[in-house]
Amino acid sequence: MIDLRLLREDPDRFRASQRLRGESTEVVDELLRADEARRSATQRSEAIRAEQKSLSKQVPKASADERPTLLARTKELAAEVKETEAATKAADEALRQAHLAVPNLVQDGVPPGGEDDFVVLREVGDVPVIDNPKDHLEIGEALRAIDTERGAKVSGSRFYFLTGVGALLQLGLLQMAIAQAVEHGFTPSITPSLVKPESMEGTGFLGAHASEIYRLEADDLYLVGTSEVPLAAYHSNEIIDLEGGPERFAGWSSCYRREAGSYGKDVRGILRVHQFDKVEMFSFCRPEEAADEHLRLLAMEEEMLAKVEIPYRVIDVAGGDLGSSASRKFDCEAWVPSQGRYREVTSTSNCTTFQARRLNIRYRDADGKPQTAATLNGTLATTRWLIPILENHQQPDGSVRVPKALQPYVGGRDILEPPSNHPAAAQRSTKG
RNA sequence: GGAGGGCUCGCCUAGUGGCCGAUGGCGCCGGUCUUGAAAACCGGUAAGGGGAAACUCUUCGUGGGUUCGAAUCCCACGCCCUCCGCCA
Repeated sequence: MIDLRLLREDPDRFRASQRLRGESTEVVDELLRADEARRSATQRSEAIRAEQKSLSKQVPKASADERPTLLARTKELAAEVKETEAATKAADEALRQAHLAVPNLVQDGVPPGGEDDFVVLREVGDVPVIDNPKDHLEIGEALRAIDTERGAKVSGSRFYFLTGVGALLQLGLLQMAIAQAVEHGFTPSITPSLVKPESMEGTGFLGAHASEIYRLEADDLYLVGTSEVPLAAYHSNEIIDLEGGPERFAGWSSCYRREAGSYGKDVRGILRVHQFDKVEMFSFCRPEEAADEHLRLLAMEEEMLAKVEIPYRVIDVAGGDLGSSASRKFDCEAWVPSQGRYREVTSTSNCTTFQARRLNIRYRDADGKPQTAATLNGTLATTRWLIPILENHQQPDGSVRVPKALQPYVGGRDILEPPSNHPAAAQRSTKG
């Protein structure tokens, strides 16, 4: 939700922001009208309510002959109060709807345009020269690390098993992400994967992307698509202490996405799946600290990418491709040799006060006054990272080199190789 | 799944129809005292909306209802806790 005061002061800024997103300015004008309508409805009902209250107070003090006229008048007022309060309530609801329809104010400097109009901020690392690169699924199957066939058998398409070194690699990667987060003062967190409707709604995921979300009807709970949801809702309806600077979390969770409407897109392997694991950063800070915090989250992501030794580029996402909560978004895209292009592996958004206003997350400013906090999020590592790791570090013999920083997290291995014997055979032999 | 208890201001708590936007404690802020701090004492301290301001309205889990008037009475719902059952 945007700041209504700011809207009243400077509506043109919001219209300009809408144009930069390539969206209609009508929602802004609609909100202005709804705001005006609600204020006049409020004033009317307040005046009548004030009169009712003051007359009501006189009732017990009134003499026996004054009382009947007084009661007649207060009765009349009671009916009027009912009427005007209903009008106010309707105006409130209309305002709320109009308010929800306006996306966050885009930050200055965001490139205009749509999905393809991002600006590349930098390219880091050298793209490896690999003859006939195998793709991650071919490598993963040879290593007995990724099994999409059985994933489909057991759960359906876009599900997979990670087994053996595949499982170790993911656990090691996420473990390394947590270790880095802790080193930088983030609070490691394991978050609920199921949340109540208000948590999902408060974080803004029930709007345009509602169809992306799994819902458990019997319990009226939602499966989260990212731990951003429980982390953001963690402080909902609280006044938090930001005296000592931003409050930072690194949440580890499984993430669930229906991927409705993406059929036929990126079906192969584990690029686009219904369930994956992720370590997500989340910060609460003062609005004036948000832009710096955003760069800090980006730096965290780049530090991780450097550790896994993957070439990548950083893009400044264009206005038309920002989510409704984001004022600015930076993505890191990793080089994927089999596709000969960069693919998104991280995304960090500065939501300024937009998300916190909806979730009612505040802090006290220097004067002790409650103010709406800012929230930011960013990816530290996900299952998808296995793709560029496997592909960029593939060796001609089918093995995969493990980047040095990651080695301690995968049992000291410097190379991933297929198991020497079949797991089932190994099991038989150990059972004797 | 069954039974019971609870939900009031940052936290804890008092309050069973008008004197209640609401008691007290803790915490926090300011002051007195002190070289400084602590203690003690005094004062202040919920949030949100509207208004240029005076001021005013809303909020005692949520939504309805009764009443001139509801934290307080009635109905429904939500959430939390405890116990029993079941169980990874």
